Amino acid sequence: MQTYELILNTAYSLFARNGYEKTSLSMIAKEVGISKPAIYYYFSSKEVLFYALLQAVCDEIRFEKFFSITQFSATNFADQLVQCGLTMIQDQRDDPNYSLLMKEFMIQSTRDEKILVSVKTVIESYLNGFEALLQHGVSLGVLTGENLRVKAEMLTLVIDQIDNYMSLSIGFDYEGLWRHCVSQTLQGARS
Amino acid sequence: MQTYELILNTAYSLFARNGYEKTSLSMIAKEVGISKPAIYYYFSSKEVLFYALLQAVCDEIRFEKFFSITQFSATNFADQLVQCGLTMIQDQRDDPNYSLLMKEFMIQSTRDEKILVSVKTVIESYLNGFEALLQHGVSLGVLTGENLRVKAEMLTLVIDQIDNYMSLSIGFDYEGLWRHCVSQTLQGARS
DNA sequence: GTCTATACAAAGATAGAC
DNA sequence: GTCTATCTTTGTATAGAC
Repeated sequence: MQTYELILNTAYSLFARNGYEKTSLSMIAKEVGISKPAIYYYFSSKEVLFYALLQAVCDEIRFEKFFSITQFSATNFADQLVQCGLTMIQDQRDDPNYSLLMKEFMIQSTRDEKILVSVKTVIESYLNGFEALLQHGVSLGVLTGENLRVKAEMLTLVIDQIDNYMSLSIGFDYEGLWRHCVSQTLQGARS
Repeated sequence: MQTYELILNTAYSLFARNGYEKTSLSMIAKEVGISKPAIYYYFSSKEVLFYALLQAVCDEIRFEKFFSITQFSATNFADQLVQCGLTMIQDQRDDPNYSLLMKEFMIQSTRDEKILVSVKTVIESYLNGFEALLQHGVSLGVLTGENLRVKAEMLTLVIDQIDNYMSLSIGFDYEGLWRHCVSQTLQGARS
C-alpha cells in the first residue's frame, strides 16, 4: 500500500479511537512506521489530514450506498425499507470506528465551518433521499402523501441516532426501533 | 459569587464553545480573573473540574425536570406530552451551551468510563420516565399497551436527537417532528 | 485563598541533509 | 520521499511566598 493511504488508514482508526485532539502526528507516524515530518510531505497540516479523512468517510456513507430507490416496489416497499436500514445498522456495527469518527466530525463541526458543511451535506442526502423514496412510495400507493417532509426528517433522525447510541453501547432494541419507525411511517396507508 | 462557582460557570461556557481539549486552564483563569494555580485550589485537576461540571449539568436535565407525570390526565395527555417536549426544546434553544456541552460529554464518554456512566444514567432516566409515563397513559386509556418499551425508546431517541440537530443548526421542523412523533406514539388508541 | 515563578512534557511545524 | 535535529508554543501541574 502507498504511504499516502497508509497514513489515511492509520489516522482513520486513531482519530476514531482517541479523538482529533488526543491523536498526535507522532502517534500516527509511529504506527505507520515513518517519521513525523514524513507526514508533512503528504498533508500540509494535521487539519488537512483530518479534512481528507472527512471527505473519504462522507463519500462512503451517502444515502444511495444503502437505499437504492429502484429496488422498491409496491409489494416489497416496507420490507425493503426495513431491510436497507438494518443493513446500514449492521454495517456500522461491523466497523465501530465509523460511528466514532462520525461523532468526532459532528463535534468538530460545531467549531469548524468547513466540517459543518460536509456533515450537513450527508444529513441532507439522507433527508432528500428518504423524501424521494417516500414520494416514490406515494406513487406506488403504499402510503399517503401527508407529512412527507416530516416523515423523511423522522427517518433520517432515527437512523442517525440509532447509530450514535449503538456506538455508546446503549442497550436499545435497535432492530425493533427501526421496524417500528418504518411501520409507523407507512401506517394509515392503503384503502 | 464565590470563586468556586465562578470557575464552574466560566468552564461551562468555555468547554461548551471550545471543547474539552481546546480549553486550557489558562483561558479559564484569565476569564475568571484569577491566576492558573488558583484553580488548583478548588479542583485538583482539569479532569476533576470537568467531572464536577458533568454532574451539575446531568442534574439539571433529568427527565422529571421537564415531564411531571402527575400533570398528565386522560383529557390532556397528548397535549401535555407535546407541550413538555416543546418546553424542553425551547430551553435548549435558549442556552445553546447546554447542547454543546452535552455533545462534549457524549464524545468523551466513548473514552472515559466514568463519563459514560453519567451519560447513560441520563438517557436511562428518559427511557424509564417515558415508559412510566406511557404506562400511566395506558391506565388512563389513552393508548394501548403494545410496544411500550420501543415507544419509550423512540421518544427518548427523538427528543435527544432533536437537541443534537438543533445545536448544529440543521434546518429541520423540530416542533413538527415532535408533534408527529407524539401523535404516532399515541395513535391507534381509543375505541 | 491567591499569587509569582518555574518545572516538565508534548504538541505542531520547519530547515536542511541524504 | 524520508530522515535528524530543532524551533516555538502551550499545556498541566507544583513549590513556596504573601
